[in-house]
Amino acid sequence: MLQLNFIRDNKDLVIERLKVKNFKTPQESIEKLLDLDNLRRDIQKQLDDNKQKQNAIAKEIGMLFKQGNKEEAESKKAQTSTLKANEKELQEKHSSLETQIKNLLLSIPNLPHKSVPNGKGEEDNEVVAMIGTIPQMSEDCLPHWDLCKKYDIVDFDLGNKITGAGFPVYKGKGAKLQRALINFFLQEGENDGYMEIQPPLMVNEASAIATGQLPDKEAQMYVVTADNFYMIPTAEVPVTNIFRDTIVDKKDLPIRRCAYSQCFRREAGSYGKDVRGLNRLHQFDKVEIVCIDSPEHSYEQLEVMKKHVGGLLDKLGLPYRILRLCGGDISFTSALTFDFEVYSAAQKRWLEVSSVSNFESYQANRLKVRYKDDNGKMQLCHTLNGSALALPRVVAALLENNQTKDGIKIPECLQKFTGFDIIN
RNA sequence: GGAGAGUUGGCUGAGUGGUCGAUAGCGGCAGUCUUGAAAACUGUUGACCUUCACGGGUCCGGGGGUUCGAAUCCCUCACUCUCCGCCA
Repeated sequence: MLQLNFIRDNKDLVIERLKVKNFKTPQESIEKLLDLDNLRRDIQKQLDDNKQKQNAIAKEIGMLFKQGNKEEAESKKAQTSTLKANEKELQEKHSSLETQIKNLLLSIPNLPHKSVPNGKGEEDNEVVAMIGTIPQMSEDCLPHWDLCKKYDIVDFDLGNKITGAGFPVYKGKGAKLQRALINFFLQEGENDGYMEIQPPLMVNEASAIATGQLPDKEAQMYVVTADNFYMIPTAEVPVTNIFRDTIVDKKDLPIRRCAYSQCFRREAGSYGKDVRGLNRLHQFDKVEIVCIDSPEHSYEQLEVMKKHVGGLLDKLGLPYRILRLCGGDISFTSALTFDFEVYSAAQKRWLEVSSVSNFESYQANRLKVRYKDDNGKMQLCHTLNGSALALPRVVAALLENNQTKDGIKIPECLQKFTGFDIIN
């Protein structure tokens, strides 16, 4: 969430930026927030004064008891009764205000970076780069779901039987291809300085709140009700939460982590051809990269991460484009996001395989990840993350783009992990 | 799942109702000494809210309660450890 101090000092700027994000009620929300905060501080002052008086009396009573002056001590006790009654009332007001302020703050999204274009939805995203050449396919080329069936490498019907839609079963070379991609991505991550993490696949409520999945996206997560755990929608959640409530040493920055995990998403409200085949799943595999750094370096790190993601796609030989997301399409918690989309030649469409974001201090404020700056002052870190990469759509594009009459060619960078160079 | 014991500042570890935000040691930082370093000695060393500042307030796993006063007593939840049971 945003920092209250910052909002207080930059009211007009905040309202202006929220408009770019298409936030419905910037003016009202911010003004209400500041009003509540003023009230809260006023009450806090009263509460502190009250407490101070009580503390003073308690101390006196303690002294009197020590001196053996019991009578006077007893008589002093009466003095606190009105103070206590008063305190209770103030306390209630104060905590009610605090909850209101917190809820309001949680409902306000991150401010978009100044480079974020205006826009309503994905049609307004800005294409900043287009890399590779779009393959010319023959008329009889197959979409990946047909290829999966033809070579018996991903079985959607079997997944339906065992669990339900969106839980495919990978078989034989299909399973091996998955394993190869995971290993390739993790190896590339390590090569670029990301320490590998194997995180829990379920997290508690505190973790889900800290990275912003709660309360915003509760309906998108699978909930394990018996123990009040949440299946992770991305490794970002457990990996970023490693640093929750920590003060990191400035000389350890930047912190880089990568993790392979399976990801679980309910995708409530998704229908139609978007969900065909591997395009949208309830369970999928992904390697995630996470970076934590100081505010002055976070945008350099964003570039470093973009380069890493682009490098993966280069090596896989997939044509891709990079989008700068517009205010209307950027996620709730992000300040600046670049999406990577690969071209899937048989479907003739772009598929998102990575999203690289700088959250600035928005997540860090909830997480309380801080460092001491050169003046010894506590500062919030900036957090960043990106997919590197999400598997299913990469597989979809690889299958479609690399199909030949002899079979599906495996990119060279994967062959040492697959042990084969063609699926036939 | 059953029984018991714990959870204190960066770490170790005292404190079991009254100047306790908390003894002490380690670690960290600064200084003295030294050509420099180490050692030794001296000092310093938590976070958060509020205030221009002085100051005030909160925090001893989380939440609630008892009391004039709680790290200390009670309730509750979470976690850790030991033993038993079950089990990959």
